[in-house]
Amino acid sequence: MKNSLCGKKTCTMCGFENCIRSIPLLSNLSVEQAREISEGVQSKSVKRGEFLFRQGQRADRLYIICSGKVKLLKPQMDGKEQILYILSEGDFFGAFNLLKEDRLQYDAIALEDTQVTTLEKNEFDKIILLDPTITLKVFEKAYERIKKVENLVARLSTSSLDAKVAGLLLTLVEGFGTQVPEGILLSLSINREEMGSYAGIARETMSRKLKLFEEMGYISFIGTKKIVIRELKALEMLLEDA
Amino acid sequence: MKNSLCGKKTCTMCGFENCIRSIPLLSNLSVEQAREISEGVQSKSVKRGEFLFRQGQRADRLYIICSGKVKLLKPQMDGKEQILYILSEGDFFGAFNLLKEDRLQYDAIALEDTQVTTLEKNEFDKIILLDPTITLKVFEKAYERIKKVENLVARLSTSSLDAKVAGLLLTLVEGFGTQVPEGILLSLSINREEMGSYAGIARETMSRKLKLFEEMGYISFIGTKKIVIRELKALEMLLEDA
DNA sequence: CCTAAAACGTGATTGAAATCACTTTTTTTC
DNA sequence: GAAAAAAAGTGATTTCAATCACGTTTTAGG
Repeated sequence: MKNSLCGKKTCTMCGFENCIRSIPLLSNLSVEQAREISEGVQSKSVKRGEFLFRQGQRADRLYIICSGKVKLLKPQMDGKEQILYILSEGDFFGAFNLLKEDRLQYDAIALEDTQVTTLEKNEFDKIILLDPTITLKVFEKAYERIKKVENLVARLSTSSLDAKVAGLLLTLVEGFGTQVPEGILLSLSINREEMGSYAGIARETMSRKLKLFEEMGYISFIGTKKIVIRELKALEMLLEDA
Repeated sequence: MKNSLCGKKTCTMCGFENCIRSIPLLSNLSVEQAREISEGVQSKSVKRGEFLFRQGQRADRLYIICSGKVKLLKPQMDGKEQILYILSEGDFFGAFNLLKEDRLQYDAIALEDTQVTTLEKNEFDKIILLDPTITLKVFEKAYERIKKVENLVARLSTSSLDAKVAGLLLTLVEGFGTQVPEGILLSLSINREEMGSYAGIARETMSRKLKLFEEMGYISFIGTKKIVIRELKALEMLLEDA
């Protein structure tokens, strides 16, 4: 029941400066500056499973997640998908493509009912000039992305199935995890198929390996969508040694 | 027999401003500014196979390649390596870690005899303030990196062997390729093992698939280290459809 | 130029995860 | 709350690339 970053009460179209300034990326804008760009700002709701955009579309807006989660993925030739990133509240995407005037490189699909604020390219260009801290924030996000995707490469390229699944679980902590007395609770909004797709393995293999991890006492299940990581150290070990 | 970017004749230690200003990244510096940072500048030669740095080391310098090639890789648990990037003349690395005061995330090994100019962190911090175009160049490099590594993910995650090898060849064009009448000539300074490691497959599999591509007429060999891509379109097709 | 070492090619074999096929469970929706 | 649809679990089977093993070629170095 947490509040949306874009201030639900007054904001259906996100046209008020007190609204967009509550978004971390835009928090340094003055009231004037915020008003200046307010015309290019839109708020959009998407239901679980819906596309925000598709690969190949023109990159003409910046997307900022106010609530919910979004996966960015590349469709594969064989009809499967490779998830590249899972993004949460406060994350933004589309910016890098905007700056390079490129086409969008992936599909964006909501994992939950999601609220996004979008900003038109020309307004984005404006505020980047107005507020130098935004460039910095975009740069930091770029660095974060590089680390995430390099991490993904490590996961995909290891030959050890244990390491793939352990690595996935650890990756999911950031994004789905909360500390609980028993360890770390993952409240997932992705299914086994998607977990497999993020780790580069088949759904069935994911199921089986998770079950083994449970038998080892590393994790435990609450239903299927909640996983408690009980032995974080054990999982981290699986990443280091064969 | 091309000239080094850092101006061989006058430069053994790269301490002269006419030298470092010939490096694209630093080309916008004034003579004064260049002189200011000259103390933090060093030139270094590494032979093929030698390490420039190792994963886990403190990130305290920026590396700019003047001539030669460098691979950045992550050692895997099973003793193998996963190549993340192959960088050439004009590319720089270590900068992102510098800015985030991080540890270096990979090993850097010279693929050929390589000349690098390095810049100490504190001098780098100085010039980033002096010359705003440098920030921009670093940002562009970051974007380039993201694209490269996302591309790598696509290669690793496809189930099609054809697509992996075709994708690798296309990736190698940028970096090793030159246009010739018959198509694109790749003059490789990596061996089959490394090609495999970059594509996420075994050496033997790489050999066999390249041979098949030759039989198909897509490529032809001149010795083992030179490959002519004759049917670029055919390779591109392999990436798109199963 | 010769020798040793590294890189490469290639057939045979193996193995681990993908796939298939089906049941059970969970979730959605009407 | 029942029916339908989606997701998940699980055993059996297949498949395709990894591995093994070894001969050959190329490269490096004294």
